[in-house]
Amino acid sequence: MKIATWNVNSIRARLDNVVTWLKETSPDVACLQEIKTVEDTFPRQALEDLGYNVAIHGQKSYNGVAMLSKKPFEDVCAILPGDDSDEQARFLQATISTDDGALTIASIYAPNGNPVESEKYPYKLDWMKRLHAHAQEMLKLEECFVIAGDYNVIPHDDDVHNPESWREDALFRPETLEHYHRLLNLGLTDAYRACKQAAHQYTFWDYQAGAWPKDHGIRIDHHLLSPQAADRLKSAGIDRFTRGWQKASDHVPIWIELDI
DNA sequence: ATGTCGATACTTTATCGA
Repeated sequence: MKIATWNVNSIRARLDNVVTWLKETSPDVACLQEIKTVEDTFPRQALEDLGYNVAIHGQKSYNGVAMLSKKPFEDVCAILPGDDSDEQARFLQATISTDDGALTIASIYAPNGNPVESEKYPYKLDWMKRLHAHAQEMLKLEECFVIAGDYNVIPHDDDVHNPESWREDALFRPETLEHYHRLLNLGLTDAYRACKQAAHQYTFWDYQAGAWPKDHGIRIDHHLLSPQAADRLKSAGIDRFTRGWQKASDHVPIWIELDI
């Protein structure tokens, strides 16, 4: 089973690219982030026409996540526990039944957190704490569980062109990495790193300052796997080619294959 | 040194977020 995740930076602006990519790469599940629209204006039909079931946690203008699956969703939850007052659409979790049992997948859009001296940074860290608590609960089930999406975290110096220029950024500062390490320390596996050891493999290049032609990117989109999912991990890859397309998202898809 | 893109609104340019 191939599970991809892609921050599309507006599903309505990106629909042609998303449809082309789905036809070319045919993931079984696609987690989408920054759809930037509500369910009423999400282009559901175009994706259903490609054979996908569609689950949406939308928001006007900002944020918003969705999931596409060739298999039907058994259960869908759009709430990350821990803050009833949080109105930002950044989480969607669904369960799919497979021949090998239940598989639960979350599509996440973690907060960016910049600027760090604003209220956005504590919100980012609190959101990561909530994700940690949720992952801890899910791990008790001892099932296949994948948290895929835009973590807005650069895990390591090898995941950025110039680490020093990012050191104080909300995506890379030590306090952010501490929170990310707490997730890994639960026993979750960074699927891409488990498969590929090459440095400087990126999933995001800023639109500004010639970041793409200079390959000044960062790796911030990840799949974290429960031990049961990690046992089934076969391969991983990054669909870099979509960044060169017309009307490209600033992120590209990243995918894994599980032997399920 | 500079460089972008998408959504929104009392819109056709400014503002916000990334």
